[in-house]
Amino acid sequence: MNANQAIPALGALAQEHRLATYRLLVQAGPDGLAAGTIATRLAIPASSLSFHLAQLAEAGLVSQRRAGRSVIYAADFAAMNALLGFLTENCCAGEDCTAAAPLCQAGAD
Amino acid sequence: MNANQAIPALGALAQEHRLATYRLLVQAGPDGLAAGTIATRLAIPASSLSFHLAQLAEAGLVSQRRAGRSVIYAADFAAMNALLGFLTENCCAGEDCTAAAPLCQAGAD
DNA sequence: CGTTCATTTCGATATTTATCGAAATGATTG
DNA sequence: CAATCATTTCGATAAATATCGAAATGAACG
Repeated sequence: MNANQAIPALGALAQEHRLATYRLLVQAGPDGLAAGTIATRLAIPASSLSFHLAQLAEAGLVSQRRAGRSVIYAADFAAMNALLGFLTENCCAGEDCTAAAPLCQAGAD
Repeated sequence: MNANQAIPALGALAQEHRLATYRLLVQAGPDGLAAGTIATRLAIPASSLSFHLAQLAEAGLVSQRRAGRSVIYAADFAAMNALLGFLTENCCAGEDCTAAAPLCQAGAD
């Protein structure tokens, strides 16, 4: 993970509908959800959702696969973990700051 | 942490100079860095940096304090951890998905 | 193999965001 | 208390992003 990958990923998540979509997919797990299901649950037009799903996919945060007539989207957990690791990289210059930031050391090394 | 807090935080990080600034501060640790030092290191105009620092602060990702003539900015590690936790909340509906996503379970519960 | 249906693309518009020099601010220091 | 200096605000401009209906796409099903 580098800044050129992290910026689109963060930007993809920094929007109401995309964040809601992503969290829905995180909670859905590897099975994912059909685009239409997401549109219905979030009550947003299909064309708007398609725009947002494309950005999440472009950022590498979600994968897509076809199932029957539907396109199923699923969160890419490896990408999420890479992003979280990137944000905490070299935390406190490698010093111990576990007390102040429990997850801080997770991304170090 | 909720979406209304997470969106500005993610948006704050989704920009080249702000992400670079934030990572600099994560690595600097609790001591933080003066605004001028950051501007010099990143080679961006003071007014531009001020604009970006204001957004990071508004999003709650950094704190500011005065030291002599300088204003010192420091990463807020608690805010970072809250954000990371929010992104992994209710991962896989609580099922075990540790193998696919090491950090996934960290934010559950 | 024509129909159906979920999804995506298009297009036009409105909104938000980034940039940076110049000027203002305001706390500090001698 | 005047001068200095780091930082922020202002203002004007450019660029990127969000919205959503209508039309197009194209895979699937009978």
